[in-house]
Amino acid sequence: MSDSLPVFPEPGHDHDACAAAALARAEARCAERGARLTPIRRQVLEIVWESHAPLGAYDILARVNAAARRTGDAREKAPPAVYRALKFLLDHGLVHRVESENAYVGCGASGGPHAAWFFICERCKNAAEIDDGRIGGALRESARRAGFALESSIVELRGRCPRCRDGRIRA
Amino acid sequence: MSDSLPVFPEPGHDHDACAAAALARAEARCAERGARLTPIRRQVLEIVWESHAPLGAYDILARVNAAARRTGDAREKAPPAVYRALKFLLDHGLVHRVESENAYVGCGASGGPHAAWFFICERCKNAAEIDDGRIGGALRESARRAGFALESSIVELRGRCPRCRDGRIRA
DNA sequence: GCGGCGCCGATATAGTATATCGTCGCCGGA
DNA sequence: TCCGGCGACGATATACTATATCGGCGCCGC
Repeated sequence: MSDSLPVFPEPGHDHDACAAAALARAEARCAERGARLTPIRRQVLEIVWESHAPLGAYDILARVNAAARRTGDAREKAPPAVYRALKFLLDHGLVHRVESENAYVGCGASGGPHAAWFFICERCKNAAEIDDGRIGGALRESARRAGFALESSIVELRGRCPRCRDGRIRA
Repeated sequence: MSDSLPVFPEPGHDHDACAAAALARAEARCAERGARLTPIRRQVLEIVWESHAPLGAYDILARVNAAARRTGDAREKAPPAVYRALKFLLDHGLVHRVESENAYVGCGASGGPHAAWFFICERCKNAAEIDDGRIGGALRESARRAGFALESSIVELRGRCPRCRDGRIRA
C-alpha cells in the first residue's frame, strides 16, 4: 500500500473510468458506514472528479447550478449547500482540501484515513496524492525530536509534474 | 545552521528581546538590499511579532487602527495598506504565511531564503519553524522518484507543542 | 524642472466560508 | 397510530480574506 508512485494522469488515462471507480469507492464506503450519499453530495463528488485539478467551492457551486439550469430544475443552490456537501465528503475521506489553493480534490485512495499530501503542478494544475512512507517517517521523527505531539500534517509540494517538466523553470 | 530544535517559546522567554531581535534582523536585511522598511511595514512587522501565533491580516489591520486611535492619528487604514505591507515582508522573507490559517507569522530565521515549514500548536496557537534537513531530504527524494520538478514546499504540522502536551488527546 | 518610480490613500469589488433558522421526511419508540 | 428526535436541506444574511484600480505625492536622477 505504501510508497506507490503518485498518479498524475497518464496520456492514455481513461478518466471516465477513473471517476466511476472513485464514485464506486465512495458508495462502498458510505454503505459500510451507514452514511447517506445524497444527490447533492454525490453530485459534488462527481464534479470534483471531473478532473484531477483541485476545484474551488464556488466553481463547484457554479457547475451544480449550470447542471440544474440545463435540466430546467428548481432554484439555484446557495453556497451552504455546497459547503455542507464538502464537509460530509471531507469527513468521510472522499475529498481532500488543498490549503494553498482554497480548493478541493477527490481522494484517490481506497484505504482508510491517511494524510493528505500532494504534488501540485503549477502548469497543468493537477494534484497527485503522495504515498511515501519516508516523508511520514521524517515528519514523525522531526516531531518526536521536538517533543511535539503530531496530530495531523499538511504537505503541499508545488512544481512541475512529469508531463509538464519540459520548458520548466530551471533552478 | 540545519537541524536546530524548533523554538516554541520557553517559559522564561523574553519576548520583548525576541521581537527586538527580529526587528533588528529585518532592518539589517532591508539595509543590505536597499529595501525601505517604511513606517507601515515596520508597524505590521512589529504587530506580527507581538506573539508567536500567526495573525490574520484583518487582525493586524485592527491593531494598526487601534494604535492610530490611541495616538489620535489620522484616518483608519484600509485593507490594501496591510496587504501591501505583508507582501513586502513576505517578499523579503521577514514573515511567512500559514496557509492552513490564512495567517501570517514572523520569520525566526536570520539566514537567506528557506522553506516555511511549521509546527503549529492547536492549543496555544503558537507556530514554530522547523529546521530539519531530513524533511527536506525526504521531500526532494520523493519528488525525484516521482519525476516531479519541485519548486516550493508547504509543510504545516499540527498538534501539541511540548508545553501543551499535558491533557493532550491520546491516539 | 521634469520624468519616472515607489509608496501610499481611497474606493470598489472579488472570492471564500459560516451562522442561523425554519421545514420536511424518515425512523424508532410509546 | 402518533409523536418526538434527528439528519438533511432551503433560504437569508453576514463574516472573513484578498485584490483591482486609480490618483496623488515625494524623492531621486537627469
